[in-house]
Amino acid sequence: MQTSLGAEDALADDLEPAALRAADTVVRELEIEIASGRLADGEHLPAERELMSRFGISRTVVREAIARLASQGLVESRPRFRPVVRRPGYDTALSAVGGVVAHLLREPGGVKTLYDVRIFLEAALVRNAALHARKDDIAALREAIEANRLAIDDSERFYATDVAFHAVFYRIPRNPVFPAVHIGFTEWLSDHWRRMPRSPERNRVNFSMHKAIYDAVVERDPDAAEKALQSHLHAAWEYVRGTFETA
Amino acid sequence: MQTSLGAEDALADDLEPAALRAADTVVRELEIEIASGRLADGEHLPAERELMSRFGISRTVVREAIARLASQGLVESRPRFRPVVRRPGYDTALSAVGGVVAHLLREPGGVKTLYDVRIFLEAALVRNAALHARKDDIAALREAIEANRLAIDDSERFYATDVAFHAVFYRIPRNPVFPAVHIGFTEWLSDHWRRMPRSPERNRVNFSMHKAIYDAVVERDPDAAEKALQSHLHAAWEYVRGTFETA
DNA sequence: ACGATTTTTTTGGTCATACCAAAATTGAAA
DNA sequence: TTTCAATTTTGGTATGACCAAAAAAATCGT
Repeated sequence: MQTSLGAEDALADDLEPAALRAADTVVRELEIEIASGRLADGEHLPAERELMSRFGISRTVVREAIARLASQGLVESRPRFRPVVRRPGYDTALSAVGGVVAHLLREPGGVKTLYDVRIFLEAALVRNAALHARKDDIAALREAIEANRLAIDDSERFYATDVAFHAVFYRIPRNPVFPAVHIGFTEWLSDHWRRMPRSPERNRVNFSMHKAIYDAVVERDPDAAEKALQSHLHAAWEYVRGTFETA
Repeated sequence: MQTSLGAEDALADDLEPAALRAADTVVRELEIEIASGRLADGEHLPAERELMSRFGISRTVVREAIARLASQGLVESRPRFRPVVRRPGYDTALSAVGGVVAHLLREPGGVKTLYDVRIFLEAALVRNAALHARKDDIAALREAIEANRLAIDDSERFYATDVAFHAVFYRIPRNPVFPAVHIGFTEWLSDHWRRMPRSPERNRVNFSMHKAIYDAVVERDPDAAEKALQSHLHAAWEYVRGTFETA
């Protein structure tokens, strides 16, 4: 039932069928300038008062436009500073969902849901590694696991090398999406990880599991690698669950 | 009142890295009300003028807060309408990245990068299906592929049933993240898909590949299923690439 | 001259007020 | 009860102003 509008068109410009805010124009324009590189990465956005004169709009609209660009990760806007232009990467895409994910994790079963996705993905990644890892990939794995071994007595450092070891698998497909996803996983789940009590004994267990995964990859055995990865992550989950789980 | 802060403000903030906008308070408050359900899903947000009196802030700040909630998917804000509260799901999380992804896809190799991720994930999904699909999962697959077969002569309907067939695999792990990801893939890549010329002959080829995947799953052969899926998606890629690719 | 310090200008953050047009609501008419 | 026009809300935008912090310019001490 479309309203029988009609008359009353003395006003000028409303040719678009869709409703649009004035800020849309500015956003699109600036998007283009950023994508084309006329506004280079790292450079900062023109002053609000300049933009309002350039586009012939009020500061209200300028600020809304900037806010939208910020929400899309195209500019980085710290409170009192000039917004900085940021050409988006797959990592910024992930950080854009950070807020929503934080909410989802608070819901019952949210953490487990996300963790299951991690297990699923990482299982596929280690399988992929066992099948397609190149010599330099294997070398990176060896370095990572060696660093992990050397950090067994330093739980803080062990955590870092642990993350780094897993990160190698995300890099092997050489697709920028995977490392970004890994960053997301570690950020979103870091709260749960950090609350887990750590100890050299525990580290030793985890290291041996890493070693098992590594060995399987070296031997080009995808099934063994996948199995090792799954039992590793499942065991870790049971450990944290038994440690401090409440709900 | 903005006013210069009195001396009694000593208890205030900024021992932390600090820098907070006035909108932050409102955002956090409303986030809580939405998460707790006091602002139910589907309901619409209080009027801006009411929020400004409730929080004692200007409309400027209220609008910015709402804009932020909208960018996080917690409210849905169409141009001239009252913002509608939306309890976030894994699908809203994905739609939040839509904007950034759109930019990334425009960059050279962007589509291929995302498509490779899809192949990788979906290969793992069909493998998972072959290993763990339950009877009802198999039934769902059979229905989906049958619908696909019946639509061979109707390219429009074939596309829909094609998507639906693939969607089944994303549901089998029974983890809400995967269906959301699938929606993301189909949305982001739909442009490329729609430009691909379709024909009953082409549909027949695709159907046979679907059938091959289905058969492998039924026979509980993960390797065959994965192989079939990969060759299916790779073939599809080559087809679109050979059809209209330029850069 | 030059780096450090103080002063000035710029700029983002917020507030207040006002107006318009479209949406939502109300109420009268059929 | 339904329909549709009149009225009230409400979101979108514009102005103009002020503050405090950042950035830039000017000044100073050695």
